[in-house]
Amino acid sequence: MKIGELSRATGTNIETIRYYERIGLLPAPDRTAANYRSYGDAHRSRLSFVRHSRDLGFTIEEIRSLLDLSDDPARDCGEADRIATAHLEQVEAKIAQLALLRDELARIVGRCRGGVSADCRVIEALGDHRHCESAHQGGPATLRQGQRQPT
Amino acid sequence: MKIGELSRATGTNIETIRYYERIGLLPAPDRTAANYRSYGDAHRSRLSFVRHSRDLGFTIEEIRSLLDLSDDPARDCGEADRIATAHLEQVEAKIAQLALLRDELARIVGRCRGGVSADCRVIEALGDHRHCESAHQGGPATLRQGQRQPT
DNA sequence: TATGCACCCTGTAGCCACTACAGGGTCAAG
DNA sequence: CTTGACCCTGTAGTGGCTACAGGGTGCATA
Repeated sequence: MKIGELSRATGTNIETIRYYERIGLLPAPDRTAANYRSYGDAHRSRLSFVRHSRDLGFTIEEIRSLLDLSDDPARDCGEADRIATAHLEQVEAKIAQLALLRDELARIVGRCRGGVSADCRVIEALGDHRHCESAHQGGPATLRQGQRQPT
Repeated sequence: MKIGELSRATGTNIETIRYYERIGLLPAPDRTAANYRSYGDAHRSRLSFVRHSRDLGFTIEEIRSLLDLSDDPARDCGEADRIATAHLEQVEAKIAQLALLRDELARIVGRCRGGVSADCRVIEALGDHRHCESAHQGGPATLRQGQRQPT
């Protein structure tokens, strides 16, 4: 199949597929006479693996390790479990951190009584960390980034 | 005060302070005879505002709007509340999304019984989305990024 | 045969919010 | 007079894509 079909089959942007090839996450496929990439089922399932892992929040480097493991069926499987477990712990830590943030934000919003900004409690609270009750630090600076849209 | 002192006073990397100046988030300060930046209290509190807002996950553009509001004490304060409320909703959405992820990951990890990777349930689950019970999509691809370290 | 259109190619630059580093200047203490 | 802490500018790198310029290919229709 050509790249457009693979893109539709896996819900992956064409540019992303070429990007994965460039960084060595997907093997370079054969080419047609017209120099078009030509993929088979092995490519499709490898890409599905990558996309699914990305959706679960694994980094490219983690996925590289996981792919190495699955490429060598004789290797010990404990490593895959360790990667996944470490990642789960990161996700849990992130949730806890965001929960602190949410509580702090909830305390801040809704304090506005519609005056002018000189009297604004929201702006005041942002300017003065001492108003805070928890150590919400290292926030989700990238909240809006890196999110794949549903396809 | 010089940039190093401002950095210590606000827990902000020196390079980050210069970056904020470059993008127009902080006003350019006066210079000493040796061309060193020289900050006053107004700079310090503006930078604290920025850092606190960043810690709460506001984007640079949101912070720009919030600073505009606080620079003009006569303006209506509702806008600040709207920005903060919208942000709170984003944080809540992110928490919900991460909770789905966590559940899915928890289902995947721990299935490993220590065999070889050919039989690995973890790798199998990553390769096949049909094993999943929820639509964990648009995951936290940037989980490890953009996080300020405590200082 | 010409033309349009969908699809493909490479290569490069941009996104966010920093962070790192090269290569230099300034200044006080020992 | 050297050491070391601090400061300066400018540029490039991070992750994981995404967008676009400028071109080629292949098939159906007028």
